[in-house]
Amino acid sequence: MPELPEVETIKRGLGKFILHAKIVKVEVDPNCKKSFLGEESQVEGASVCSLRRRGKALLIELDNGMTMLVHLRMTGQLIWRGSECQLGNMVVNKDFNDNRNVLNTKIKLQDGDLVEQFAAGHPSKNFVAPLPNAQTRVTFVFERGKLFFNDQRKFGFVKVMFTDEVERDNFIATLAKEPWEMTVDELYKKCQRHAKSPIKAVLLDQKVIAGLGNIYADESLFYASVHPSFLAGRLSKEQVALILEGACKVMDASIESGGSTMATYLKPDGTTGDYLERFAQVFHRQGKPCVRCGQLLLKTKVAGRGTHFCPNCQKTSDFVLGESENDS
DNA sequence: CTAGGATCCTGTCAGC
DNA sequence: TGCTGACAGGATCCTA
Repeated sequence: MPELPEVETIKRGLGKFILHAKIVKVEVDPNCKKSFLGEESQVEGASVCSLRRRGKALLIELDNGMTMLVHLRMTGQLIWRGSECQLGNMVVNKDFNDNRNVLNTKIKLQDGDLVEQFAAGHPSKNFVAPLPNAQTRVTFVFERGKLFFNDQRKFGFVKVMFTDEVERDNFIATLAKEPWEMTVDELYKKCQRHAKSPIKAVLLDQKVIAGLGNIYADESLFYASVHPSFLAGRLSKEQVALILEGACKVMDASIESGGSTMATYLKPDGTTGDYLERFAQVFHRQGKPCVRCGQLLLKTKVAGRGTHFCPNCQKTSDFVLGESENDS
């Protein structure tokens, strides 16, 4: 599930291919018009002049006064295929790793050179599949390649708007600051405002803090040794400070490693971004020992979301734990 | 105003 | 083996 670090990875990786490139044509899945909100003619013929990111939203600014806001939601992907490396020219080795979060795929160009391809977002075999396919919602045809917006569950979208109206877009306008720009006092005040919500629910609210999703909310709370169900209004300022510090640190580490989902220039040896495997301390690790104390991690549900935590490190004295299960 | 549940959607997987 | 239902979750919408 693409969160802030994954979108940042996309922003950084995609620029190399589409910055200053002209969109020749846009093809939208006729069965999923809501994946592309706007008119194809509003972007066709225009060139990309900048790539920006606000929270989990990617902003592709064009030189004709329009901007495309891309939100991947849960299963969105952006995949670039250079025109000289269409699949017919590639040997795909379907040697998938059994770890579902990290696809260990190998792609070789016949000449053995670096494949001009970039794939990021929700990890799936689409990264190496022939495209477009059944999950392709929008295809942007550039002069030197194609950018595919794939989305299994159709929750993501590309929205065309005037560049000078981006800040008035509903999502952008209500988006909170990112962790690095936020002060402890600001976050503490917001916790007070949502005093009766579990802290995890508050962290997932993009109007409170931008960019955290299920993975980094769990990781930040583990960093701060705060139970996900702890009521936000009962946190001390010190605990809020630790949560904010944790959010910055786990996302910095993830961006550094290329995002939690696979994001890579696919080389002959198939290098992948593998934050989950290398850095995640609690997410998807239920039943495994806590890296700090050795106690087995638990998985429960908080704010309607699967939630991972250490029952020993993240217990809170004035708070009675809700029911939780160890479903390893 | 906040809190919490339903909703969207499809691929995957456990259980029968 | 094949079917069924639960589940996954970001953001929005609705109700209380």
